[in-house]
Amino acid sequence: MQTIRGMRDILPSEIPQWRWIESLIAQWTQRYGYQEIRPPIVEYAELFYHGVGTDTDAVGKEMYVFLDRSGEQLALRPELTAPVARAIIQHALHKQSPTLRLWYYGPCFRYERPQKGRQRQFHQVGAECLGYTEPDADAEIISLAWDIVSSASDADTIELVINTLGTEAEQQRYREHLVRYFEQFAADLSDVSRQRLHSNPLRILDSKDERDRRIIESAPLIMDVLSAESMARFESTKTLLREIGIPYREDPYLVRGLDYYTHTVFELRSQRLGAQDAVGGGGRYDTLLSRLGGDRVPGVGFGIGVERLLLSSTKLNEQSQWQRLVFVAADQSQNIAMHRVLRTLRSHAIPCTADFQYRSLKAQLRQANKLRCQLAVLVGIPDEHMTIKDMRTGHQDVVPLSNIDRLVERINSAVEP
RNA sequence: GCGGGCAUAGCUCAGUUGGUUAGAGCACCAGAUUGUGGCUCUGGGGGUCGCGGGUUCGAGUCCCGUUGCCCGCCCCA
Repeated sequence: MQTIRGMRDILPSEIPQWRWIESLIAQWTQRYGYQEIRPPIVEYAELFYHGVGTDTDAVGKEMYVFLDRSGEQLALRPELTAPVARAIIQHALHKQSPTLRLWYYGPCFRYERPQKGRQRQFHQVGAECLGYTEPDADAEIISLAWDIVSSASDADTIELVINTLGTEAEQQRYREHLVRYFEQFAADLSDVSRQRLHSNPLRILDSKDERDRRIIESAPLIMDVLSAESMARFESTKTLLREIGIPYREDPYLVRGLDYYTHTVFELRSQRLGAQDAVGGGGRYDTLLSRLGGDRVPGVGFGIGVERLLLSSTKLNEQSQWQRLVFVAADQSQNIAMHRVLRTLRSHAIPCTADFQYRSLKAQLRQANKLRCQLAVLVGIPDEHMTIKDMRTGHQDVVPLSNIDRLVERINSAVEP
C-alpha cells in the first residue's frame, strides 16, 4: 500500500515548516484586513466548466471529475477562485457589504504528471478583493502576494512579472489580430503552437520553442488594441506598485491559463524552483461572477502554491529549539505516581509526556533530550521525592512526592513562556 | 499526454567484467557510567536489493514489463 501517485503525506518532521508558512500567511492576511473563507473541497463540476472554462488545461484536461451515488457530476476543486465566487453569489455576501476582502487556504487537485513542485494534491493560499474596479485593489492584491512570498524567501530570489489583458472585448480583438499574424507563419510554427492557433492563440505567446520565439518577437502587442481607459488603468496600477516599493518586470507576453482574467495579470517566480518556477499568480476577473449567474461584481485575486512556497523558501526556521514540554521519568514501581503527575500538570496547562517502556533512567533522559524537553521530572528520585531537572542547564530541584502543587509552582517558574 | 534518468537498511549512499553469509555513515537499542541526557568509545538489532517475469549453473548487477520518484516538454500554484 502506498499513497496515490502525486499525493503525499506531510510527516511530523515537516510540520514545523508548514506551521511556520501558515503563520506567515495568517499574519499577512490579518495585516491587510482580509477575512478567511473555507469552501468545500468538492463542488459541482459545472462550477469550474462555467467559471474557469473547459478550454483551460486545469479544467479541460486535469480536473478530477466523478459521479456520486445519485449521478451528480462532481469535481475535486482545481483552484479556489471559482468556489469563492460561488459562495459570494450563494450567500449574497456582496449585498451585505459591497466590497469584500477574503482569503482562503486548502488543498486543490489536478491530474497532472507529477514533478518537483507539481503534485496532484497541492495546497493553495489565496486572496480575493471584490467590489472594486479601481487599480488600487490590483496593487493591494499584488502587494499582499508579494509580502507573503518575500517573507518566506529572499526578495532577490523572486521576480514579479505583470501584464494586462484588457477588457473581454479588447482581448477578443487582440486574439483576432494574433490569429491573423500567426497565420502568415503557420508553416514555421511548432506543432503545439499551430494547434493552438485557433483554439487559444494567446498561449502561443509564452511558447519556449526557439522558432516560435522569433516569430513572436514581431507579433502584435496587446497595447496596440487597448483603449485609452484600459491603458490608463494599467499605468496607474504600475505607478502604485512603483510608489509603494514593489519591484516588478513588465512582460507583454505573460498570459495566464485561466479564462476568467481581464486587465491585470501577474506571476511570482522563484529562481530556486526548476521548470515549475511560478510560486503564485493571479489577476483581475471582472466578469467571473456574472458568468456564474451572479451580479456584476468585479474582483482581483491571487493563488500561491504552498508546496512551491516551501521549496522556494530561503528562510529555514530555526529548528532544535527547546520545547515547552515536560518529560516525566519513572520506573515501573512509580507508574501510578507518574500518571498522577502527568494528569496534574496537564490540568495546569503544562504540556508533558512520558515513556511507558519503563527503561533505564538513562534511556528516559536520552529520550527527553531527543524531544528537546526543557524540563524532566524524575518521579521517586530520591525516595518519596521528585527531582525537577532543567535539561538546558543541568540544574536540579527536589520536592516531596506528596506535594504536587509545589511541583507545578516550580515548573511554572522554570519553564520559558 | 510525450521524451529521458533513477529505485540497495528508517535516512544518505557504496557494491568493482554477473560468482560464497550484501556494506558504510547517520538514526535506533544496549553497555562503558553502582538509579541522571547531550560528547566520546564498544557492541547489537534491522535489508523479499521497488514489484513481476525472463536469460544464466548462478542476477543487487543483464533483458522485458510494471509502480513510484526525478529531469525536460506541456501546463501551471
